Amino acid sequence: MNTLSTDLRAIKTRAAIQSHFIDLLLEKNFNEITVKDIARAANIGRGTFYLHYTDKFDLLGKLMDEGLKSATDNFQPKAYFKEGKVLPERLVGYALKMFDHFQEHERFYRAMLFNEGISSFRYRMQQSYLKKFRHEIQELSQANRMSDPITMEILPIFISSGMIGLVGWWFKNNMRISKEYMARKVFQVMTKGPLQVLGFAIDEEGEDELRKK
Amino acid sequence: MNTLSTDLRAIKTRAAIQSHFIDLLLEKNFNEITVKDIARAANIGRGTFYLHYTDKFDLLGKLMDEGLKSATDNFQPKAYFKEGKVLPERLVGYALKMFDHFQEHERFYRAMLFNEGISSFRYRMQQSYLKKFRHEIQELSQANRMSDPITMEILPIFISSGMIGLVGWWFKNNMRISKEYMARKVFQVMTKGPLQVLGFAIDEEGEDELRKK
DNA sequence: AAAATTGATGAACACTGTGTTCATTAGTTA
DNA sequence: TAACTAATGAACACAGTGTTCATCAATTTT
Repeated sequence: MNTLSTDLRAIKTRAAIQSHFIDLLLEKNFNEITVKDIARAANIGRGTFYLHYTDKFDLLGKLMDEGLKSATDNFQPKAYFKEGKVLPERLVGYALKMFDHFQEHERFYRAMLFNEGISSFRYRMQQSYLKKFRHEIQELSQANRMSDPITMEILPIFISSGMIGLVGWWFKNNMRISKEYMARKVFQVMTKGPLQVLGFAIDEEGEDELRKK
Repeated sequence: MNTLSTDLRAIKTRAAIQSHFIDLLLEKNFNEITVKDIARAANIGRGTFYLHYTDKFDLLGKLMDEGLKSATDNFQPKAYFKEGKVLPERLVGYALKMFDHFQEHERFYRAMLFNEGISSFRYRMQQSYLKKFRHEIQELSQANRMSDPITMEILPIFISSGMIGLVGWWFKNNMRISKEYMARKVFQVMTKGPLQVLGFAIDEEGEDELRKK
């Protein structure tokens, strides 16, 4: 396993390995994929694989890292708030950009999100987004009256987890729903909460009683 | 692999395998756990393992199924709404019951949620909760004016994903936050949305403009 | 363009874990 | 007590792993 060789041959080999590995992930369980399979698919000798990666877990891990890095780099935090107020159009635009990204890297996300044998991608993806959102929210709320620290911890978790669930569903439905619709729903959930979006009203008396405790 | 033998010896063996397997999961990566390891930990012969499970994936899968079934069976849908209105105290109670369950089965959830090598537990857990929530919400909204079908699909996804993210965080923090606090936050997010809970206001002009499009 | 460097090849190797078989032992049920 | 059946442990063939090495071939460098 070499440390990033820039030799043309090495670059081509790594590209072939990665691309065919994703193909394999799309068609069968990661557990059932052998280094032999990968080498055969990429048209290289099995030994050559070990010149670049220590094992298939190493390959998978590096793919994940690259993919997640490219994702978070891509979403530059536009100012979607102003004087403590969320700007709906900006927030929708931000969500839209995320869906653009997912669509562009469809093969990667399908492989990573749906392969039965893949460990921890959803978790790593969530951690990656969580970090991003937490950072943004902290910056945004600096100028304003803030919520308690635990709330500041918890809410970004809800947002990042929810987004990943949503994207998974969107792919499962072959992206039939427009990105615009999805982005707008994300906005609604963020600002009103799932139950109100679903059309439920909240009993005010009950809420008052809760507050007393 | 037998079909549920009720022989005392068989029951004891299965219990030993399952319990020690969870121990192993708590201390090392699933990928690195061999059948030999499991057999040694459970004090049985390696061949005996194969009398009960076809391989370690089979064991893992069965553990997951049992655990997830016991979870959803546990949350009996109390009527946390009335005439289209959500009853806060009831909803908080429902969330509280979920946290009770997670605490009770801490070892199981820690093993399943945090083992690096475990594939798809989070996904299966989400699917399991999704099914449950979708069903409940559909029943609840039968009598009332409903949202469009896509919204009915999407929102439960947000809820189930968010809950799982939250529980993971709660465990990571060694359950330092009280279940009561967690349940109340869940209620707030459900009814107000993450951004309002965080203290952000929504710009109304921008919202109006969005609606026009 | 020639020389030096480095990647790729394929065969060979020891090793680890897998899943199965089978005769024997020992615990459980009727 | 007798009949049953789970557990044992050793043996087996097999598949995949990760490494080595001499040789060939592509690429940089001079």
